[in-house]
Amino acid sequence: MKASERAYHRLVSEILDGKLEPGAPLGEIEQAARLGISRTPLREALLKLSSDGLIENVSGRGARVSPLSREDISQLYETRRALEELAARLAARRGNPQIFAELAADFRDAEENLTEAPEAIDRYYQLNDRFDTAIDESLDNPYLVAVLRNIRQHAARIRRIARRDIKRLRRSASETRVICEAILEGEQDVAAHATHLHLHHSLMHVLRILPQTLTHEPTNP
Amino acid sequence: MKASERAYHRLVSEILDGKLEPGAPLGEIEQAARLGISRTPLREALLKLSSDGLIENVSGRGARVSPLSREDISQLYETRRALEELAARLAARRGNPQIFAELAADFRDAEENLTEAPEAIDRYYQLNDRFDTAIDESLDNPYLVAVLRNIRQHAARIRRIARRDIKRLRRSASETRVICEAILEGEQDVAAHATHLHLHHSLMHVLRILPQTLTHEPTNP
DNA sequence: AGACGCTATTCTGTATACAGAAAGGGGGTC
DNA sequence: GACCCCCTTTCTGTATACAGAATAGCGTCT
Repeated sequence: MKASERAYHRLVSEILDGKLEPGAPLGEIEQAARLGISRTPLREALLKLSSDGLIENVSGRGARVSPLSREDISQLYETRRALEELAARLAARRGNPQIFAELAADFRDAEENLTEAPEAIDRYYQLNDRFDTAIDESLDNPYLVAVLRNIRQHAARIRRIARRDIKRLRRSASETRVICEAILEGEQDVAAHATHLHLHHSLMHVLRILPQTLTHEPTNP
Repeated sequence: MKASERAYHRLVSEILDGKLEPGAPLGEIEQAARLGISRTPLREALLKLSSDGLIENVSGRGARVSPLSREDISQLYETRRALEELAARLAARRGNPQIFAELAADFRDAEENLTEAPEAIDRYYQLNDRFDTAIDESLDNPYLVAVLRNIRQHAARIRRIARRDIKRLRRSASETRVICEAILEGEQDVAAHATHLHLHHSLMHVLRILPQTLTHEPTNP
């Protein structure tokens, strides 16, 4: 794989799981040295991160990880809701029922048996990724998939906030199961409305527990 | 301005108005020489174009302008409809009525007086850009604005197909005026439905006249 | 003492040089 | 005559060197 791609993927994952916190500065020389590559491929990685909106270029002072305020989160969910509702609708129309039946069963299992063990929670996140992938493959629409992927990337920065709340994760599993069932039955409206509901609950939960966890309101030093 | 940005903007405009046709190959050395810059900033421009989806990287053979098939166009409009409907809804809720009143008047004028003169059509496109900008500024949602901008960029590659059809442009002006009026009245549902209608008609028109104009079904030579 | 300006340092942006990989052509073989 | 292999050539990907801009720190002037 290309060095620029390796750097990109590594930086993405470090941003998503918070190793690089919102507002953290990213000097080119410093990061190139840390990742063991030269500035040229690192700059390509930063440029892509900038296109994704994960970092921002501060005037002449390099880049930093994009801050993430309460308002950002609300706006992100607003956008995500519209896109995921359309996606659920299209999946109900075009998706493979069998795949969503399997997913529904797995979400049912998580709903009842999910534990607080970190590896169990990781498995649950992998299940969510499988669900997202199944949706994407049902869409048959590269433009929609591209914007969905971008928005979900931002959402992934948020979801680790809910990581410790096992009760919320179980309710989340239940809500997603309902979406799967609507899709496999071909019920477009039900799938869309269940998606709206799910994302609404998700947002409400995040906003409720946010004051204790979010330490990075938009910084203007 | 940076050389990489100049190259990016120049290539974007050349792709959007068809000077660089779908499928056209973009060699790094060749383009760098043509634009009078070195490969480094040109590569940055190409990377951004790739993120935008305007070009694709073919295996080891450089990049080429993304093809645009009938199916691509339908998928693009499907995505755009969802996003613009949400945008119209939010604009009706948050937008400045006076700005949309002015736009409505201008669209009314275009509806009645638009001529086939190229400069008149250019002015009409500028009016459309003003409308898009007014929507964006009403949204107060950078995530939505970012994805909207990207999708509209693709749509701009298509709209020049309708360029010669003055009757369609006048109907388009009429439909957009209705959207403006709904927004300035704060009617969210009306604004959303009018947007749906407008984009539906726009898509139908493009697909109707496409067989005569589109010469670049996805090329696999 | 505060503010302004100058200098030194650091970082970005660009060009260029080099290595490795992939594609195309030519020659040979079956 | 067609197919395959090797060689050449060209292009991509990476590193590095250099120039210009911006910032921070220090000194000086008011």
